[in-house]
Amino acid sequence: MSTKAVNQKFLALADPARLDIVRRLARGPQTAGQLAQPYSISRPAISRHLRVLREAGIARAEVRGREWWYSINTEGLQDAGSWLDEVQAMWSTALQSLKEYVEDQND
Amino acid sequence: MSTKAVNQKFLALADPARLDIVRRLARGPQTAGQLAQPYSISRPAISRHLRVLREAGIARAEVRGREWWYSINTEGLQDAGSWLDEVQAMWSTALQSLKEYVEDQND
DNA sequence: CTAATATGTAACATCTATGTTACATATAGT
DNA sequence: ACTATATGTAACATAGATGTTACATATTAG
Repeated sequence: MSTKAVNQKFLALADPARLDIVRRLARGPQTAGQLAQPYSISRPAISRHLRVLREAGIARAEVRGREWWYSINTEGLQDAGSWLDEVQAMWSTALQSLKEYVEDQND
Repeated sequence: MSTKAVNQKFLALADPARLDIVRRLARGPQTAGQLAQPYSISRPAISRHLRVLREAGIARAEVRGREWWYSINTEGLQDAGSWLDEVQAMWSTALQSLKEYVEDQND
């Protein structure tokens, strides 16, 4: 996962409307229309939010007739999760090294 | 974790400079000056990036003399990770329900 | 074939984020 | 005390994100 790609994913999650959409998609696939319904902002605005999620690889769309069925792209979400895990693993290692260093100083 | 707080964390990670800073902080604590060094953008710009990370609860700063030592706030990072995990768990459950439904239809 | 429906895209306005320079503050060195 | 260093903050310019309305496209209904 390139830094740029990870960044794009976090950017996609950095908006309250999109965060909410992802949460709702987690309960199951929905059409663009269903997804747009609960919000006060215009449908085209939601349409673009959906595009951002698609382009970030966090959501997928399957066109069936005139409806676009959206669902979550688990792998895309996992990429963001992996990045976080990696950083935390690095941090644990750094902490461990620091701890050993301090202990050596005290001997 | 409120949606707003989670959003703030993803927003903090939605910038290439900040993403890079977090990655570097994972290797161990550093001062603001050290963190600013590698970048072509001005030091005040980095200073504000650091502030964004602090306010999102992703980094912490400890003032020692005239230096500000930055380090990662693991809990803050974990909040973002937990949100992702939760969404993925919801999605798994939804998939499972769908699968059972389809199987019932085929009996 | 025509009308209605579902949805994306384009063009434009506006709010927000990010970068810059200038300045304030506080600590360390001489 | 006086100067240099480390760093944050304020004010402002500009780039980028987000919202709106108008329009294009494609599919279903009658």
